[in-house]
Amino acid sequence: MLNYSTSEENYIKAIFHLQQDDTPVTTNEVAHELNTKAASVTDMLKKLKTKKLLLYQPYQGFRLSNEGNRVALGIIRRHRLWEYFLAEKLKFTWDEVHEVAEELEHVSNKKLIDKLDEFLGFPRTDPHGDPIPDAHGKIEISKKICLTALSFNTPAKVSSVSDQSGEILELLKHKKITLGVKLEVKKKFEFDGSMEVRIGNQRAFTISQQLAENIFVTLFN
Amino acid sequence: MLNYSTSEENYIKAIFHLQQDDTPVTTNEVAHELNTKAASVTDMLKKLKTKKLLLYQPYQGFRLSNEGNRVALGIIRRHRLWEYFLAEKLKFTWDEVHEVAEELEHVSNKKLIDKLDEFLGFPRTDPHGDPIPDAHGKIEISKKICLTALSFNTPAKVSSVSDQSGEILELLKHKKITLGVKLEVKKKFEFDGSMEVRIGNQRAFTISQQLAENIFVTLFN
DNA sequence: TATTTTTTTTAGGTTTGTCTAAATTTTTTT
DNA sequence: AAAAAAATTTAGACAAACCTAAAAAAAATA
Repeated sequence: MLNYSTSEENYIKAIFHLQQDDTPVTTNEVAHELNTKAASVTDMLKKLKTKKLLLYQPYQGFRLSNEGNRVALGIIRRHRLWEYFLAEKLKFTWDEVHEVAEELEHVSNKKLIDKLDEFLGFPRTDPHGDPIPDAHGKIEISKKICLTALSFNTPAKVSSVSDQSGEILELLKHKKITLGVKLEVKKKFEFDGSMEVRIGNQRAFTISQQLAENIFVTLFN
Repeated sequence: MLNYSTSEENYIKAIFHLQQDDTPVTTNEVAHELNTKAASVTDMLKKLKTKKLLLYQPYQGFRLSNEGNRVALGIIRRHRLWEYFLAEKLKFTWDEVHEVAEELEHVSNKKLIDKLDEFLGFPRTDPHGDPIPDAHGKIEISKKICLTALSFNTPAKVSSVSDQSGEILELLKHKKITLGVKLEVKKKFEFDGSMEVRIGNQRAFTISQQLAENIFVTLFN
């Protein structure tokens, strides 16, 4: 169980997230994600390759090795457990937890994380609805789709919300859209991309395209 | 409220601790404390001086400026709050908390620490009995003296224990010496430095010089 | 297919924090 | 007080992680 620098961990995590949609990861994508330059990314790619965390040939794209994925899941586990702790125990709001967890996630003492997990009651998802890997790196993969891609009249459960900006929280609160809520899309308007959605059996209401793009749902089986 | 690197923070903290006994701090002491070389210490001293955290003239010793002390107390606050959290909430043992807190202390988000403080119920001391500075950097200074320096038949309260090694815990547990316990010294033996101490009104028992050197007490007023 | 554009990599430089070895200053000993 | 010893600082290097500018490769376009 080797230790990796904060910088290495940030690259591993970014590559992990970018490769989720199965399209090959590019140098520029990583640079953009980490607010750094392409040349810096190339340097790190070489380093991660020599550490056998990355499968990489110059100019030919790259992806994490099995070991790289294992390391990434460890980082994500730490991140999401801290997010849960911050929201649940310290009463941080939904939108504040990510930034603080970005720092805490790099403290990589295994016993700390396993005891934290236990203290929190082995939570399954973080405050954004994303699943938390267990101590062995196992993670529940639920096929999340964006609300904009949900078919009409198909009930689905709100499973996560991207929290790029803090303001989204206020709006979701107002619309009473929370994690786990069952909803379906009734209508879409080409003109502005807005849509009418209905929560449970309540009256349908309108949400903007911008909002819909930030809400993710999972289908019921 | 500037931010300092992990390395800078470690130097500030080490200097703070070394200057407590009012003897001037030396380059070699810091090097030894941080397991580094004297030349590296000199480099950092210059840097801390330009940042106005340190009063320093080459070859003439040094000490933290007011601002340096303020920063040090912030680091110590974080360290001790995390120690309390680890012991109290995550059920780490006394001797395990220091090492983990060494890592957590460098996460310097003020809101995180103040909310953690609140969550923990504003504890006054860490698991070793050392006082925790409050959000304004105020710290209760209790004149701790080593058990070896305590006069005969003078009741005093066990206020802290240095935890260099983990094994001390087992022995303290066996002898039922815990923080806050009231004890007095009845006899000392020149031959091996051992002493007889009595807890409350129980029967006196013997402790070795090594153990006594690691136990600190405060006098009652 | 040849040319242009975009992406990626290389080359060389910077900063932070470390090191060793040598030089300097201070302290101790004779 | 001079010599020896110890402590401290300087000089010069190195690794990690970043950068800019230029070169090379791949992709897009004419």
